[in-house]
Amino acid sequence: MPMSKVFDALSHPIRREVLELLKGGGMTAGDIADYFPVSKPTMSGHFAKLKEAGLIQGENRRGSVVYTLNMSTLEEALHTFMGRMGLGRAEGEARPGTKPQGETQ
Amino acid sequence: MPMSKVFDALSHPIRREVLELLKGGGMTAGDIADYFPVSKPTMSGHFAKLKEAGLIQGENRRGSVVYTLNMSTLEEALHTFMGRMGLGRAEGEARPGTKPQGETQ
DNA sequence: ATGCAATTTAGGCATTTAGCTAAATGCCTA
DNA sequence: TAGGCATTTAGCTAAATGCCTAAATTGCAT
Repeated sequence: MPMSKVFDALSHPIRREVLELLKGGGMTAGDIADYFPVSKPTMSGHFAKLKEAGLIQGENRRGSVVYTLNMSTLEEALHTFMGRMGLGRAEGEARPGTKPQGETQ
Repeated sequence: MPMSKVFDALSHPIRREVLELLKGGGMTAGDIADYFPVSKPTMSGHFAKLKEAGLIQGENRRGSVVYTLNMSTLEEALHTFMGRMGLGRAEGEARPGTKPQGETQ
């Protein structure tokens, strides 16, 4: 439900890339951090924001933390917002108020 | 292409509501501002961020500024990101790298 | 040229962000 | 229990955000 936090989390390219990386399955904080040219503490801050938005979760695993993607939070935020904007993912959905809107200038 | 700026613009509820309001057609800055419980200068700052992200544009019209939605920027950013995340809007679209995600341990 | 209405800019304040280094904590293994 | 690796917390700086009031701008009409 924290749509603002989700979009805020998505507003940084490193955090978006982390999500893409996690599509392939869980990864440790260290392995993720090695992909990016910033310090590990900085990455830890990015993980915290992603976690706060509900987009990832961390699990302690033998001295490491394995982060995994929470795709449902992402889907829900995106679909809710797109629904409000009339950007449904179906094809012929003529919605009220969706005038083709002639370009200004 | 400024995907970070688009998501950043979407991270504030007032800015998202402005976009929804503009679905119905262009509106003047003043008319939009009247919908929200913040000062007009604050709203002007929100308009500036939306404009910077390419989500709206303003046109001078008889002493007022009429803002209109730029839906294509929104669609492009959202669809590009969803594509990268494997959140295609069709149902059977097996894209490369879009493993159904069974392998999370 | 004056004035009015609409909008933006300027300046200020409190909070947050993104980055860093250095230090602390956790958790295995020997 | 001591060492060592992995991760986070602490503490800092510089810059950005979100909000405000007051002032400047712009455009149209007297």
